[in-house]
Amino acid sequence: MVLDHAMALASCKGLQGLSIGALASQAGLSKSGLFAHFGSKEALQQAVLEEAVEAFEREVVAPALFVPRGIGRIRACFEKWLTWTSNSRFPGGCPLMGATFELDSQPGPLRDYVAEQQGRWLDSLARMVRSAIKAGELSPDTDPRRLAFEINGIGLAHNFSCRLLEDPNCSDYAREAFDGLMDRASIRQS
Amino acid sequence: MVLDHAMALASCKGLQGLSIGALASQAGLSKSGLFAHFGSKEALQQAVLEEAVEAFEREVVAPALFVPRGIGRIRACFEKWLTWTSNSRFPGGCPLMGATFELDSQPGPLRDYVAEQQGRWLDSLARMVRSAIKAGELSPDTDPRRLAFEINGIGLAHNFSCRLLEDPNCSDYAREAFDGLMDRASIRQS
DNA sequence: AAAAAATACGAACGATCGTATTATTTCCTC
DNA sequence: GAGGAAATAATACGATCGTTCGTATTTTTT
Repeated sequence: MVLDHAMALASCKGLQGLSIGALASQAGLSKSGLFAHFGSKEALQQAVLEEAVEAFEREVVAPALFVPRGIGRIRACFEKWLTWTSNSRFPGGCPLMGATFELDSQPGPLRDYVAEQQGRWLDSLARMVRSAIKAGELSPDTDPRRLAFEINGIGLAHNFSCRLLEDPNCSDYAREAFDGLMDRASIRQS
Repeated sequence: MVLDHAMALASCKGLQGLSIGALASQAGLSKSGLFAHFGSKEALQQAVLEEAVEAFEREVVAPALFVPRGIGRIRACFEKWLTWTSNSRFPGGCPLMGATFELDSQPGPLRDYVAEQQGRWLDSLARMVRSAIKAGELSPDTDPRRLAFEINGIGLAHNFSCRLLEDPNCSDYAREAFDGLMDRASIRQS
């Protein structure tokens, strides 16, 4: 319950703007009472990140694994990601996205953790691509890591246009870009 | 000179982490002496953003306009962007990129300014695409705004993999993705 | 029922935050 | 060189920061 408030606050103000006092009053606790749960601000931030990673895997990655391997699975994951970004229960957007650009130049265990998890995210995408190649839907000379890089880029652009510019077309753009990518990497039936 | 220090600091710690005291000591000024230059923290942040926008236009957008219209111009801009991201004089990466994800959920004049400038950046890309269509190098049924969206995505993915993951392949991935995009939107010579 | 652990509290700490006021210095112009 | 404007410094303010402490209350274990 406390973590939910913390994620919402971090989602808006960033991990740095997530202050103990503000969180405490928002959660209906005293500052010291809340602080005792974590022991340090960094531990609180870490807890927020871990919870966000868990939610992301549960709501974006895991559902896609129920879809049969192939382009369909990748698309399912991508679609989940789009709704995760735009209709997220986090008022300020995905906390991991914010943390990525907030921490990318601030060495420390938090940055290391985010980097590790984002690496795993790209690995998940690459794995889905690889299985789509095995399934014969994508061309065998597709580089899975490169395709994962590109899918990630579309998602980032979607977040960018959705969150900052509030462009109503951004979901359509993202889907068209994704389709173009898949089309290009597909087995040519000529 | 003060602004250079400010941009470097904001680049690392974010606009929120850009504190007057830290900036003053880094610039060799007293806190109050530095403060007098701007009058408020928000004005300082705004000044940093404006300076960053100006530098970006000067170093990324403007040079591309010397290249003849067409795919070459788009590629030139894209290449400048890649080096801007990876070899930037900003120790913590492009301040605008950081500000984009830091401010996207924090209403106020700063957010408005960043949104406006990022909109202009996408417009610049779309304009280059449009002129490449006119030049007969890109297919006339290309949607310039969608292509700009996709190019932006590749740049974001590059920043992501370069800054956070420190992936040495990220520039290659970005270039291959860009080439694929252009290839797909090109006039087919069949 | 007694002991132990967990949880929350209020108060206070030193530090730093952004900001305001008041002095001092620097520098250019007449 | 004197006068004045601009720039920097000194000092201080209230607020908030993360953190610690001692303690009271509740829960769990023994």
